Amino acid sequence: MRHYRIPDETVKRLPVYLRGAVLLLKDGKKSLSSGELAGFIGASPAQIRKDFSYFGAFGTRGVGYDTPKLIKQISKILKLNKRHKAVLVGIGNLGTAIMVYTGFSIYGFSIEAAFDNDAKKIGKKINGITIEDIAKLRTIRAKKIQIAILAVTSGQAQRVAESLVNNGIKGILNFSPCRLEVPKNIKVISIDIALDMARLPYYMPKT
Amino acid sequence: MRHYRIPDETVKRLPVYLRGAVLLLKDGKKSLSSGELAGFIGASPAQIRKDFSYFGAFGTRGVGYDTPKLIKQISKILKLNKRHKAVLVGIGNLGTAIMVYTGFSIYGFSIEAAFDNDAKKIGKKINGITIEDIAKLRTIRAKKIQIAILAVTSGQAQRVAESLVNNGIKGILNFSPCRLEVPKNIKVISIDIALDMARLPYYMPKT
DNA sequence: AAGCTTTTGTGAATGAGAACACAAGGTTAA
DNA sequence: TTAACCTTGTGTTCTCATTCACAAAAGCTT
Ligand SMILES: NC(=O)c1ccc[n+]([C@@H]2O[C@H](COP(=O)([O-])OP(=O)(O)OC[C@H]3O[C@@H](n4cnc5c(N)ncnc54)[C@H](O)[C@@H]3O)[C@@H](O)[C@H]2O)c1
Ligand SMILES: NC(=O)c1ccc[n+]([C@@H]2O[C@H](COP(=O)([O-])OP(=O)(O)OC[C@H]3O[C@@H](n4cnc5c(N)ncnc54)[C@H](O)[C@@H]3O)[C@@H](O)[C@H]2O)c1
Repeated sequence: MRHYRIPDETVKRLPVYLRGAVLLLKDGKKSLSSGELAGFIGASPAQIRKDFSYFGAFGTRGVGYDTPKLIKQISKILKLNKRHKAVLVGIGNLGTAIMVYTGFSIYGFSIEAAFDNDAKKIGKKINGITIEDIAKLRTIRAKKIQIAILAVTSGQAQRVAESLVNNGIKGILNFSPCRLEVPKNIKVISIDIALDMARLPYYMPKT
Repeated sequence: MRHYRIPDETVKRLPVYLRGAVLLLKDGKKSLSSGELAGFIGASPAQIRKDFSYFGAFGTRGVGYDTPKLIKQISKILKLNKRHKAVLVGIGNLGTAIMVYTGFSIYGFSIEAAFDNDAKKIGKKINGITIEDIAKLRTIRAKKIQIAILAVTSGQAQRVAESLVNNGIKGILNFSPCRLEVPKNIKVISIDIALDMARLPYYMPKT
């Protein structure tokens, strides 16, 4: 617990550990060793312990980790210990799928607002949320929403991202296959599905 | 051109370079320097040249790269120089979005078959493809499909993955938040949207 | 309470990837 | 042809991440 820089790679793994711990707790495991967790998620025990060590020592030697306590610790590190409101922009094919997806809630995310610019979509209600006109985006500030999921057409992504930032958004999950230019205190995480898929043939055997 | 192991990180970047080159060619750039490409996609020129160097020398000193030739070269390395047929399994919310998504085609992928196990969905036609009963999955072998996109419920992902492998699939793009156990000659690339999103709060400023 | 067992936490060693820096090779112009 | 000028390709260096390996700490047993 006297390290300075925390590797990005470590931060990427923490959510994996968190989900593993949550699932194992649900399975009745009140206590957990680095070896058990490693086996469950497919990692090495040393890696797990090293990653944790950047943030302090929260296990018990000879025993392992208290599962609920571990979950709390990782959640706290990732700032997932309180719920996060998110806004979804672009309620097209992908946006609609995301809107009804329940998998975000285990990390404490909830979609609290949805926007589009298509008149045919505005006013429609999906999963309890009414789709609003993008022109009214500024209302997200009053709702204290700081996270956005961006699923608009690629060509619109940059300008919408800028609007989002201007309205108080601090983090963006971007699905468009393009680079977003944002102030450097804003975090963008991009998921580019086709890009990932493009690697598949490289690894596939000849025949 | 006498390197042995090619870093995975390099393979991850190649599709980015490829798309960059394609877009710049469309923009009229018949020739390209590593610096120009780097600026366009947000990378370093040295990184780009080093990555290319693993596969040989296909630029011209003092000039740069011939864009169409570069595109051909990268495509060939990634085995994207011929079209790849893909099967989509699980035509739920996400599966439907993927089915109508056009972004795969620039890399040469086309979805040629779709399967579900929900009687209400079987027989429906989306984007020219009829959704078939998962029980008929074996037909993909005759169609020589080797790539699968897996968008079924998490609990079903493992068993469906096994079926896919048993029917000749060599590469799987998996959207379920779970680890798939497959023979090691089968390549799985997983996209876990909630997991990526879970990192966002960590990087967001306090206030 | 002493010894045995287990598993953590972490320095040290190893390994891998990114950045640097420049010679090699090619173009252009005169 | 020669000189000035670019940009590639790559050996070297440096930085960062993973793995190793073990002392330290806790529980359990007798
Ligand atoms: N569908 C997929 O499976 C998939 C996969 C990977 C990436 N993507 C990417 O995700 C994005 C969305 O894909 P999609 O398939 O849902 O496209 P889509 O065309 O179905 O949806 C885009 C939505 O954004 C809305 N929109 C456009 N401009 C807007 C603006 N300025 N303000 C507010 N709303 C706006 C449109 O009205 C539409 O509802 C695209 O960038 C696409 O490349 C999609
Ligand atoms: N919707 C999203 O935005 C989203 C985001 C991230 C991850 N995911 C993941 O993607 C997967 C699909 O998500 P979804 O939202 O589309 O779920 P969904 O329930 O809408 O769709 C699942 C589909 O799979 C089909 N299916 C189930 N078992 C099957 C089987 N054995 N054989 C064939 N088909 C089968 C179902 O009939 C259904 O049509 C899930 O694992 C989910 O966790 C979804």
